Amino acid sequence: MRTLDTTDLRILVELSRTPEATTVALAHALSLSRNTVQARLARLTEEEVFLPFERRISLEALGHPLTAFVQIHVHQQQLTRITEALKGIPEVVQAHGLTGTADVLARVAARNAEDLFRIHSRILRIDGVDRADTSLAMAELVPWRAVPLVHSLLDRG
Amino acid sequence: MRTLDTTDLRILVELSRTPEATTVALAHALSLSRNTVQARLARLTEEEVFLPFERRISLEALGHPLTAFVQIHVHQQQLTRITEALKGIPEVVQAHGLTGTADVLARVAARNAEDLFRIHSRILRIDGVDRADTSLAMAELVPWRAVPLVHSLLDRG
DNA sequence: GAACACCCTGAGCATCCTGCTCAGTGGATC
DNA sequence: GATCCACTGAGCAGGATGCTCAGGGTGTTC
Repeated sequence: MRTLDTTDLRILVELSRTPEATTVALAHALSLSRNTVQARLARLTEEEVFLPFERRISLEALGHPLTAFVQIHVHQQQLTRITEALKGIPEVVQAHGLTGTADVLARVAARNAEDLFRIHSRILRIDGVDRADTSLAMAELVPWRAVPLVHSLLDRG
Repeated sequence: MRTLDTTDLRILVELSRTPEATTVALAHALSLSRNTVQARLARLTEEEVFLPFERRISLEALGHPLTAFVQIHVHQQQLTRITEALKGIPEVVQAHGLTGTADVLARVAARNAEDLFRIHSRILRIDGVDRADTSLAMAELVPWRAVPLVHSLLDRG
């Protein structure tokens, strides 16, 4: 995978500032020609630097304001099947396989406390799941961000 | 906050399928008039149903392919200051205040193992942090998704 | 029933953006 | 010098955008 250069990073920052910006606006903001920006955007898209649009959908707007993290202990031999079962639960928004004490960390979106309990139970009932510990997110202390990382890259080189 | 109706949800699904779709294309795909789609998109934007573009930047493309979850135990009275300190670390991509055993769950993006160790140490050095347990994400078993949730809402009503 | 609010539709129009091509320039590499 | 690569400026046809307007459906309220 190619390492993004300064121009790429500046495009990402500018896009984060004004996501709806047109190619012309971007070119103007970065003092580049429209041609260049167009080529860069095409390449960034080609290289899948942009994640799916899905990530921009607000779960809160979907009526699921609660976020919870479920630490799941499983029989590791059955991980593949368990993963499929997790995918069958629409409220499971993301799941990672982890090192350490827990095997799987699932991120869950729920309507309310009862809803969360229902989802928790559903995860527990998956065959091969030993235990599941749910932690409710009370606050998003640091909202998702990537721009600071981009800036730290810009500062270095 | 308004509850999204069927048309809104269908727009979200279609946008997830083809994020680069123009208003005209969307209108055609959903058998709606361009006027309607334009009004809906404006309203969805106004209501902040769309999260910041930042969420679509691939951390892997930024040269940080490693994801880790750091469970942080803190002196709760100093949570505000600790939050600010976390914000000062660009590799901390997101952080939540949790119920349960740990106080804070931070999501970290790292270049490699040594980089992760460095970030872990930096978190540990924050004043008021008791301990920090890092779990490395070995696999994204369920990649981030919202569409299944949207579909479950569409199926209900 | 009448008035009202709300949403969708189709049309129109000026302006702007897009995707594409081409020729020219400058830097870096060998 | 020759080659490669990226950026630039220009041009052009086609299409999209933002906006407005009039009209029609539907549901609500009094």
